[in-house]
Amino acid sequence: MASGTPERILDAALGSFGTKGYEATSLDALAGSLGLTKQSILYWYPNKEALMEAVIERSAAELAGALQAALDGAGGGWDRVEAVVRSVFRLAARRPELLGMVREVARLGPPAATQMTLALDPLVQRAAEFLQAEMDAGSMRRHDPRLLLLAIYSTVIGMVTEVEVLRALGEEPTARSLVRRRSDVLALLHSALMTDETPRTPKAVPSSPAA
Amino acid sequence: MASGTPERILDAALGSFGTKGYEATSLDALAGSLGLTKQSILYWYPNKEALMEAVIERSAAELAGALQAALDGAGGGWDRVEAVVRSVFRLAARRPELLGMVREVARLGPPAATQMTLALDPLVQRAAEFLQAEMDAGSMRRHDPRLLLLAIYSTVIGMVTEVEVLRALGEEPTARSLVRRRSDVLALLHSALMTDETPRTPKAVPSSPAA
DNA sequence: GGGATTGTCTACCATCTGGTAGGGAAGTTG
DNA sequence: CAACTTCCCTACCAGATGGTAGACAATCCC
Repeated sequence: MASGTPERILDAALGSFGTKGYEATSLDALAGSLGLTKQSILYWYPNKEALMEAVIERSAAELAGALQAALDGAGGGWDRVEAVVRSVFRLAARRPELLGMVREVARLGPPAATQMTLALDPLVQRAAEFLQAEMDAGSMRRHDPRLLLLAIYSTVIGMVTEVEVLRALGEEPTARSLVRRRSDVLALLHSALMTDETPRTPKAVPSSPAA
Repeated sequence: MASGTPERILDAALGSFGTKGYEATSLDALAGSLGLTKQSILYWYPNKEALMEAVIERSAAELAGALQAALDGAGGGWDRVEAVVRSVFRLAARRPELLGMVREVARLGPPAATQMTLALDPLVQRAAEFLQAEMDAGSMRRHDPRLLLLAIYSTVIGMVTEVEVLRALGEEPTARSLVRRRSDVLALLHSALMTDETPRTPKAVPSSPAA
């Protein structure tokens, strides 16, 4: 994918913004990594901020796409939560810059955060409604859906992007580790969210990590 | 507290690093906010990096102190977890820059992250041992203690510092909201961590938010 | 009182930043 | 062929950044 120059620029910018951060990314360095000069970037995107907007737009779209795809193939209840979590971990393995970008945008605040918020709002709304419905049905413990969503977001994103904290805990961020973290977070979320009389859960409930 | 010039500089730097970020903080702006010139900062701290190190050292010490104080007055089992969570939320209310600083350092990676890791390592080790002991005693569900610690860290820090995500979810980051988030996270953690035959928990278990 | 130390300042500087102006090679179109 | 568009480049620029050199006032010490 991404053969044209503007797409290549977008790719590189996403990578650098999502890993090093927005301020720490200079147009010169970005252009250098592409074998271009800064002026070529500015030909396609009038200024750095506009480039950032384009990166956010594409990131939000890709993110929404991945989550949507996960939801399309998922059932109801816990299965739906699990599908979303798994898709995020899949992104962490294959497109880590994308999740780094989410963190970076959240850190920068408006206007970047506002833009991404708007792009992801439909998904957020549907998620809140889903949680509310599950609680009403008695299969999930009662919480404020929005706060619950924040907690799930924090936990999952943290488990996936907090590389330095992971290191501080004496665990190296390898692919194997990612799998273990996925098992762990699924088990944790299941205990945290679901009531005992959970009705439908065909798949085996992950209870404790393998190793 | 903090009457001398170097302490005032440290305070201001902590505030700015913790809220705006390291790269986004210029020595000129920092000095201006103190009624000084940049050269006076460089008189006390030979360069920006050294200032950062000093800020990290003080932050880590204060953080460790707050957590230690919370642990000293706490009992065992769930009470201990609750005491730590409450102390973090207290910090979020009174010294938000401190938690912002933790996030910033984790974001920047080495060498900043390494420094803070070293300073907080004793607490981390004790926390992991505590979790392990609780699991062995059967009062907490079995998990990898380190991954569990990462999950708790992510959830709590996220609930407390993810202001933009909170806004995206339609909740304004007020003091009232902070209290609700605390209730919520305590309830969530309790369901996630504790087994049913939890032995000792004198205080009422927080089950669902008030409002 | 006189010298040394402390702490702040003015004056600079090299480098990097995002951004502008405009040239020129290649292809496209009449 | 000639005009035009597309796309990347060289050459700059103004402002900000971290950092250095050194003057100057106050204070301390003898």
